[in-house]
Amino acid sequence: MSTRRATISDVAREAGVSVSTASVVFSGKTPTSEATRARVLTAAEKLGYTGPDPRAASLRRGRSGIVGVVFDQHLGTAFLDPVTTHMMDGLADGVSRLGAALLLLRDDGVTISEPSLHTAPIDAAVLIGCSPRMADSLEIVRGRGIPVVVIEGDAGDGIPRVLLDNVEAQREAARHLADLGHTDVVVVTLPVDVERRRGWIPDDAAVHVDITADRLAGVREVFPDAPALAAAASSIDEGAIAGRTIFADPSRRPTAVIAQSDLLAAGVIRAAEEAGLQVPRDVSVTGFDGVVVDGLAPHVLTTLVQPATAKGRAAGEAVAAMLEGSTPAGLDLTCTFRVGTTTAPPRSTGV
Amino acid sequence: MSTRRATISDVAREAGVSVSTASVVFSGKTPTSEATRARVLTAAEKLGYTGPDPRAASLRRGRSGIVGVVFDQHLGTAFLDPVTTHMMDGLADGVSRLGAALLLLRDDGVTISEPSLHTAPIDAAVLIGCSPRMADSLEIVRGRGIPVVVIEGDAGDGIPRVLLDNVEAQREAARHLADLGHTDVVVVTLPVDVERRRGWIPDDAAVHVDITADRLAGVREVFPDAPALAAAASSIDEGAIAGRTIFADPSRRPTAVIAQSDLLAAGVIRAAEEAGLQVPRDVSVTGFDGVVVDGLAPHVLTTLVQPATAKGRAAGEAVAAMLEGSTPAGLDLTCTFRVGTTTAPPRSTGV
DNA sequence: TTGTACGCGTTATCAT
DNA sequence: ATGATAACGCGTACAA
Repeated sequence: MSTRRATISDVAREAGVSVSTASVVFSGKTPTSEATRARVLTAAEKLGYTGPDPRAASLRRGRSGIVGVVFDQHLGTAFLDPVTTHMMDGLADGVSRLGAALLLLRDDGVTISEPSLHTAPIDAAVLIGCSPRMADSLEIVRGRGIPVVVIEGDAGDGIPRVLLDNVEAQREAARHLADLGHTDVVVVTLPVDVERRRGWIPDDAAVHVDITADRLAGVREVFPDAPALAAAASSIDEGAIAGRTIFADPSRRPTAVIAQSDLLAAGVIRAAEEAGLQVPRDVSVTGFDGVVVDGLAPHVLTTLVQPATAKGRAAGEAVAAMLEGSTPAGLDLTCTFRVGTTTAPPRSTGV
Repeated sequence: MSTRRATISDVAREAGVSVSTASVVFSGKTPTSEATRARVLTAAEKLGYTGPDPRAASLRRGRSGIVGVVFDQHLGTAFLDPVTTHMMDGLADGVSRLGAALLLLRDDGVTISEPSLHTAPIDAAVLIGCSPRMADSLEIVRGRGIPVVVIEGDAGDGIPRVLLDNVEAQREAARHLADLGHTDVVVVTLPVDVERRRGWIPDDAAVHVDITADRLAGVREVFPDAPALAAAASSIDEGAIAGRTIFADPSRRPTAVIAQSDLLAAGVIRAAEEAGLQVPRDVSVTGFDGVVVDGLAPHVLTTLVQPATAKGRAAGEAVAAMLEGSTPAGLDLTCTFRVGTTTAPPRSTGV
């Protein structure tokens, strides 16, 4: 009637073998005779022993088999973006060689609870995002001596990063619009800082989010004076809010809008249609990501298709490599420009 | 130049105190004098000690602070459904009282890798979904003696469950259509088994997925003979595929389609419009979930709004309660029927 | 307030 | 093929 759970030594005693033999039977690391193997298994079943305690095994091995995925925002919010979900998909794939599971962690800087980034039993970490906050997360993880890979963010010396060619890609889209004859272009950007404030970005304002800054820089190489309007998140609703601002004054409407994400672009298109504008006849719109946006039909967005799943997988593989002792270089992934049905020459070209 | 990481006893020695004192300084479980506290912290910093090893602490405490979330499908797929992401959101919230982190686990029955459901260092588990596969997952977790909560699935004796009133809710939608005058109704269902096969469901076929079966039962209480077409997943694309099948033959078109999810409903609407039908004039469509579906505008779906976030939170709180020793009862959540713009009386009523 | 001593459940090493 | 033994790094009665 003892309520204590059976341990491997209980099983060993019951089976009449040594603890090490019992251990070996469960791990399979060393060949055992069929007879003892059966005895151990029988004893285990009798005692209700379901295998080694992962905590003890983890202590002994120095590995937990867990890879932490660190977000800098609310998890629910993060998963609402298809790019993130696809990336998680790839990540799960990439670490599968290790057979590691993914631990969802959020580092918002105020976490008092455990396990936080400070105490989670992780073998490695993947940092996602690009906010200033991430520098702190990086510090914490590095301090613990845990291998880390950064996705789309700035990192120090020798930390593998998975990056996108944001500047070049976005420049290509801008170039496409310029080639079509557009000169009056507005950019709708992703959040510019942790506060995620909406609004026009002053020319002299520093943009603290790498992705946002890079994509904006790409546009400015072609349209140096393009105004930029920051959204509070990457979502259709935010895009619509930005779009309404942009299309509010009929006399000052741009002929094209460059959105920094497909979700934002979809919202901009919605706002344009609300304002009685036709896309692409009255206004061209480009996106970024190349995800499937529900409800965009019949439009096919002109956008930069980013390899979201590959991004996650690359990070996962880099983590796996680090855990196996090698030091993977970072990886630069490239986006593919896709011309859809949402861009056309400006209507007033001949005026 | 020793490469070994410092342990708490190194720190204690350096600080000239005992290990237990050092331990106490880090855990804060017992008051310590300010002086020793400072000495220990200084020593730790000097040695590059960043806090107790979570693996050892976890072994000692018998807790890892990790709650496993078990899916029965590819993680990427799961996260593509807004209901799931919202639920994860609530779950993260619900377990936050424990300060627990969420470990993503997938049990597809063929996992050879570690940590699997068998070996993950989890304090508790949340089982999501309702496939037959889940019974096995349940068995594994229970075998390990780990507290478990099931969301929308069948479970045995004494296992807390978070359920929805699927039958009643879906019946309400069906009743709504009946009241409008519909008699010719088709149901588009969620997957009926692990194989996720598409196609018409024979009357005598057993439906192995609880949600699917329950929602279908709700419809059949009002429309006993309504044909049911199974989709392979809950997505707009799958809904469109089903819709095309349904609307293919103009002479046999139903006047209403009951979809078992909003995503499916959106796809059905798309298919209807492709077929030249107007919603709701030519065909009424209802959904289930009450999530925001991108691209559905200007339609507002007539649907059952389910408390997805609350569902996750309830599960999280149940887990927290179990870990604290109490035995929470299951929770039955109810959906709210919302009349939108996608249902109307059948056009041919007067014929 | 601080220290001593033991145990948490495994697994790796080495010897047999 | 099997067994004895020593870590793994920490938390916590209990004593002082």
